[in-house]
Amino acid sequence: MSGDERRDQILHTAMELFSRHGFKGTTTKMIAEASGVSEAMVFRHFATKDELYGAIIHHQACGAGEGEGFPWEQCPELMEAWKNGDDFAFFFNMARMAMTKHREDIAFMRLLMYSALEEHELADRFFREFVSSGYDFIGGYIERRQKEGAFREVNPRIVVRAFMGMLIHHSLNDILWDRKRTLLDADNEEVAREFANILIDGIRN
Amino acid sequence: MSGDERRDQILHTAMELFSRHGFKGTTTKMIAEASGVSEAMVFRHFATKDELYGAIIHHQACGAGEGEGFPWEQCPELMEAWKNGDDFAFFFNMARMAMTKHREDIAFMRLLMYSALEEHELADRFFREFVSSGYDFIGGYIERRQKEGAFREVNPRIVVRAFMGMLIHHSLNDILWDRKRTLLDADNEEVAREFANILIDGIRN
DNA sequence: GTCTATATAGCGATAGAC
DNA sequence: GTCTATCGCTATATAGAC
Repeated sequence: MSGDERRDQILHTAMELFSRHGFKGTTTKMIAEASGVSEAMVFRHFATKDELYGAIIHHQACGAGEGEGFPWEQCPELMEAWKNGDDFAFFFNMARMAMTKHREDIAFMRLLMYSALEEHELADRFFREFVSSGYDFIGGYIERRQKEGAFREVNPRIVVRAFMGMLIHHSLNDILWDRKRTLLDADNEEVAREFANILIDGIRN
Repeated sequence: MSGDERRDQILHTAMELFSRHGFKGTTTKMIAEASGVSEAMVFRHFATKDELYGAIIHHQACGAGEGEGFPWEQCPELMEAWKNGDDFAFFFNMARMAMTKHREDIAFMRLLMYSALEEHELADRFFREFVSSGYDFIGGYIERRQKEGAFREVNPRIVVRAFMGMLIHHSLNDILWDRKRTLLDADNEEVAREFANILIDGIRN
């Protein structure tokens, strides 16, 4: 296997392990074994364990896989709804997209949670850059609709926090707290629909 | 210092450290130093590091400090609102109480997040017992008000998830992701009020 | 590019004196 | 109840052969 391939493989394997056991909880021996190489090989590609961790977060946060732009910009229904001021379509598709994305990226979400707790600088950066853009996008839509008289007067940022809260909390329940779905066992489609309904009726004029 | 006092002191010190660095990230040496005793003393009071961790979660989850019952049962305004079917007072006080509680227990919340990621059994238990009761309490109220015709037909559990999401996500932002409050810098009183408003209008008949 | 073998440090936990 | 000293182990990281 070539150097770059091996590097990628180790990176991917390590991400899976870091997301399961955290930084301290993952040993270089585990990474080596799961990658099917010796520890020496791991340290050949990444000088230190810290460098490996940083490379993973950088790789995920700074745009591998995704292509370009934010996920919501790549969802045609969503952008269409945004243009037309179709409130239900906007919030519903936003919710559905978030849930789908979260479910696909469980490992990365776990890793981000760990990073946040460990106060890793790059995790901070991810939240600032990515989440902040989400706030701007949704917040901007709400502000516009307020000016158009569709929504009542209320701090748009609080509304965004409420909506993001529903989405992220719901995903965290799936991933962390309620994996068996004892608290709530409902179709994501239905949940997304109701979240959208609650938010829209909650701020409608 | 007496045995029990020392035990309590170590317990408290360890909780602070576990909440900062996670289980693996906290060494018995750190705990001993921060407690002002030798490592041997730590192991005199707690046979293993695991036992210490378990004791902390048990201590917090199973009702030390709090007195008896769930926090919401000890908030008179809240129980009053529950009785009278005063929707705003109910959800507003619930939100305010949760935010206050979370802000007082940052260390414990961090520890719970770590436990959830590390899939510690006692963390699981906390979420099941405590959070589950919260779902029942809020969900029961919503169901009752639906029967009374105040709220529209919608799965109460989804509504609870939406509301809990707002509250917990907001607190997690304060604790983990947005400590500088760059995304949203608003008074908790105002946030609680708006969360309550959004939810009530969102499910009103 | 890959390995075995090893250096070095720090971990959880114990023994035994006071 | 508290300490110092230490054990056995495992962690990260390196050296050097192939």
